[in-house]
Amino acid sequence: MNTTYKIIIADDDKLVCSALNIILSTNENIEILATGNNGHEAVSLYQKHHPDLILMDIRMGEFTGLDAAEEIFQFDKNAKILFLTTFADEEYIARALKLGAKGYLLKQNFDSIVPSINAVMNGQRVFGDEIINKIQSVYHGNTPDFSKYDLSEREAEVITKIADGLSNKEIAEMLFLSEGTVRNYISVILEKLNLRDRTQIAIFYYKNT
Amino acid sequence: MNTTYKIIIADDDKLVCSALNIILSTNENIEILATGNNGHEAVSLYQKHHPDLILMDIRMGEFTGLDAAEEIFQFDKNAKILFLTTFADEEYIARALKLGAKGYLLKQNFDSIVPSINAVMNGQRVFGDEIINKIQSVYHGNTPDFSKYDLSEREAEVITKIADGLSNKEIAEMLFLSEGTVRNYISVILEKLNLRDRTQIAIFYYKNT
DNA sequence: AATCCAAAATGACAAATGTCATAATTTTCT
DNA sequence: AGAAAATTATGACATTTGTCATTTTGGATT
Repeated sequence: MNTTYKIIIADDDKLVCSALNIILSTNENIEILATGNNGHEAVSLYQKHHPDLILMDIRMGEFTGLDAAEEIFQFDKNAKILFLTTFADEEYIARALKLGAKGYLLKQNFDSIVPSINAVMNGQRVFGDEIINKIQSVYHGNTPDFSKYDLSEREAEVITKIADGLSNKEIAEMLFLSEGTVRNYISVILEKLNLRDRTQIAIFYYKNT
Repeated sequence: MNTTYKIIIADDDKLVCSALNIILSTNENIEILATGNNGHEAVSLYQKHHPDLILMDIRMGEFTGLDAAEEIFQFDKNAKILFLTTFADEEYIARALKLGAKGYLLKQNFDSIVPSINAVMNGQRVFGDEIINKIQSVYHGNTPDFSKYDLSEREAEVITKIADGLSNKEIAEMLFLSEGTVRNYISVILEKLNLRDRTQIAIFYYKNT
């Protein structure tokens, strides 16, 4: 229950480093093993100490936190890496997620750092609102909004079926239409969406969904 | 620093309810105001108590946790809602994210619940690995992992082109192959992936990317 | 009932797609 | 070197897909 988490801090701003040091040290279940000021230091400190978690700035000169993360994951694919950043940069998020980062926090809110560390140490991943909102915009639900394309109910249905990978014959059977009618619908859909063939319809569907 | 978080629990499994009750009650900075066993109760309890956070099962009969969340957000758009679930269901995640849920936890790991609550109360959003992995695949899906399908380099390229909506002729031009060769590749791909036509290949691509 | 309208159907056609057998060429492995 | 595997190519063929002009049908409207 009362485990102490051993962590490393890496940030090129020494002020931030010491601030973090102070804040986190007051917490009895966190022990700071070391602090580094650039990506290379982060990697070597990680190798030396094998901390439970590393709290790392994304922007640190040439060799960024992401580069460091990549190296760290190479010898410890279960590393727990939490990124700190001053603003939510879309490219960074994508890469951080792909690398397997455990979270992405904004430095602004120092209060959230300790709880986030605890959550991560308990197997969760932690992200701020801004990040989730960005993800959300890409990861739409399954109710695509095709309203702007002025599609009829039927046409929308046909699009769905195409996106399910069905042939015209199958679509016809499912919707109780003749195959010819389905073909006609598809012609209209292609016209309206300015596409060329059913495959592009499917692609359109998945890109807008 | 030592604020008490007032929370409500909603789960149709009473066993889970009492288990959560016990676990969370041992934690001094969490106070459980009430527990409900279905979506409707969740909504009315929320209205009555205005908790700091509500911990809610997704699956609860007819009126699901998601439906409840929707209603709660209607009168408190800053509600902090944490979903509990026994498995990661893709549809649910999408909708939960869209609604503005603060997190999505698997019941399996009880240990992670308290830290997650704390993180959420400090402005973060919390998700388990499984969820992030799913989001990840949709978010900027760059490097699809088709390794398990034993596809050649060329075949993978052709798949990419199909997923870009190109015709066989166009693919042939881009890859400096004859159209017939492209057709052959597609035949092989269809065989290997156990699919029927190019549209299904595109769909496959987007679902696995 | 007469009219109108949208949804559904037909048929004829061209083009694209996928299958298959076969083969030449190159690369890789032993 | 020789065998095996991967790469590319052809052509013949059946099927599917998409286009288009023209009905048919079934409900609303008046």
